[in-house]
Amino acid sequence: MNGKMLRPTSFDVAERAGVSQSTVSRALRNSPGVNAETRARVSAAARELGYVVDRHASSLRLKSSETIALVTICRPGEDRSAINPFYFALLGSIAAATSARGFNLLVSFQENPDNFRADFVASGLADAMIVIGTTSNRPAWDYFAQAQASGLDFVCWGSPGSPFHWMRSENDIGGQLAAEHFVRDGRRRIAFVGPQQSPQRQFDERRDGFSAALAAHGLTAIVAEPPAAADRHAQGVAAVQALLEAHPDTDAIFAASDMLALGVLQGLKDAGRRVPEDIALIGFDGIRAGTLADPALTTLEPDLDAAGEALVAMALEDDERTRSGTRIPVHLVVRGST
Amino acid sequence: MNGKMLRPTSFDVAERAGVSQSTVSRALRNSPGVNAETRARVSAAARELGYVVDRHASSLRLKSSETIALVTICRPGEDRSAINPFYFALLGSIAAATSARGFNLLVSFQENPDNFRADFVASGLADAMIVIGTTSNRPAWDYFAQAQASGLDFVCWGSPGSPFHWMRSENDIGGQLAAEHFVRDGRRRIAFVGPQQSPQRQFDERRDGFSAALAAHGLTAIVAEPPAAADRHAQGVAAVQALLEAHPDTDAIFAASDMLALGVLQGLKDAGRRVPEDIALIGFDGIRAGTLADPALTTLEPDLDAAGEALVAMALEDDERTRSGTRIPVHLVVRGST
DNA sequence: CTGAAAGCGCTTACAG
DNA sequence: CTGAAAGCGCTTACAG
Repeated sequence: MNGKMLRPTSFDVAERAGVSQSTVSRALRNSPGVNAETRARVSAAARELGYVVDRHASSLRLKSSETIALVTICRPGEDRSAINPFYFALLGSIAAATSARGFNLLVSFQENPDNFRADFVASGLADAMIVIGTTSNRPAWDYFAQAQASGLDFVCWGSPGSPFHWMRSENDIGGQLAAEHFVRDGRRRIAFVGPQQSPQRQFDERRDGFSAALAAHGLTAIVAEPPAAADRHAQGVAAVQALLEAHPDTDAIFAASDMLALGVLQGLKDAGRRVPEDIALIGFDGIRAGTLADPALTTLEPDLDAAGEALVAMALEDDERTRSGTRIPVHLVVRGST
Repeated sequence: MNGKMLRPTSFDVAERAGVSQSTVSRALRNSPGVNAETRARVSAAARELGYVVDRHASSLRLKSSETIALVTICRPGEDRSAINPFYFALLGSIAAATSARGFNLLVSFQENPDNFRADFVASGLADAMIVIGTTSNRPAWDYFAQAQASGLDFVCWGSPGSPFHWMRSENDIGGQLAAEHFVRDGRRRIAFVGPQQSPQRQFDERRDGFSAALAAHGLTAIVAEPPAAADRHAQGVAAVQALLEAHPDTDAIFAASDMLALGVLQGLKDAGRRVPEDIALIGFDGIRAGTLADPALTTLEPDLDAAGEALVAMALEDDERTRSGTRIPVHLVVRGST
């Protein structure tokens, strides 16, 4: 256990297999033009010695690390367990897509200027970078905007700013699905709760798709901007109070995200409104906590597997032209809140 | 943008600064014995060229990658967004501890034999490995047990098996705190809901601390084993039915984890029992979803920051003797469910 | 099909 | 305080 044996190198394997080191390398990489019998002998020797290729030496030679760097922007001072679970789920799906390609995933949570870092590709640690997380951390996104301006490239989820390569949900369709669901259900006093000034264009798209679909039915969405608060949940709670004061007869609410919707749900309970009897509620994101709520939250769920795969593919893709505009499909999951 | 410039090397910096390449390396690593003026000139040249040290070359030379590998074991076939949020929170705190040391974090979610992998340290990709996640995936833990037997070392959270270096919460104290809280509240028909045959020794410790504290008050815990189900939440729902059938006058439940407790909460609502009026409920883990439940869940919350830091420290520590037995403090967070 | 050799970009004894 | 040189462990032209 102690006195740990030195890690064997390809030379050790070569000696054991009775071939040259170059042949070991070729055999283990499945290069063409290696005698089958030789290859087998090399594999056996490698196995016996517990040999594993040194990834640093390999990456240095190949100039490729087969790893993706994933940066998650957090709210400053935010507790790790308070990170919007949607981003954890997205992280999970990115990890799946990464590992399906045999790539590694390097993750980094960033919140303060002291730990801002965008040099994963520049240092060779990763072949490409993906950035996700809250749009509310302006300094972080400014930092990444500047990194991009100086040549560091990456793709991101949502729309934290203008110059980035992005990927988003089909937000307009999601909004439309929510609107049509409400209308079919006979709701008439329908509100949208979501940030209006956020750099997160996705919220606007959801609202616009929602409003347009309502308009097609001769209805106008009440747009309620949540007040500033510690996080989306708290914003949702606060938004309801203001909304019900101004529009006490509201009978349906579409919230721009699930965390917001869960706050809205809490606020509605606090106000003594029954969901869905008095007010129906739809969120957006499909986070797990929505299924645990009471009533469980009806929501628009993006296809996260597709999102992870598309983000990784996009990040690895060199062709500039294919690096913008991708949309991830969403579908309505009807649960108890409508 | 296209025609991407070759990455500059330390030789480029050397030329620009008018010094040798070795001096560049020394200056940038803050090695002692470099003239301050020279160091400044090198730094300036590096900045101007956008030079970043190649981590593969550096790691190859240094034989250290300054990165930690974190493996999260998942339930086979489990959706990424269904991973117990406790492990995501733990991942976040490990990331924080890692980055505080200037280390990188490589993450890997593993569930099936096709993607089992434990060679992160052997390949030089990481200096140490941490393994967390569900204990219910037996083949995965068998795989890691075997990896350890053949010399790959790592530390893990909980107690997925015998031969591992582990770190756990102060489970017995947690159980005791739960018991005392119930007793102080006047509860008398008190149950523990948790797996009895799980390799996760933490559940047993929670139960035993709980039972012992109740016994000190002349009370005996009703122990209810949840039936098999898709996940902990579903197990919790199912456990309540059986429990209330056998013990309809139960007035308090301590669940071995928050996900279980949230399922129990759902089951209690389904059964028409009010929480906390009829039955008080305490969970364990302090996951975010507990704060979103209605009523919010009283729980035992481990100090996750401490857990992340301790896991990283333990993983990096070479001394065998300091690699077992560490305990993470927990405290009772009282919310609406009690 | 296989081997000898160069070189990826660093770090650090070894000289001066 | 600084430079020339060796070497970390690979991959792959280049010869044979």
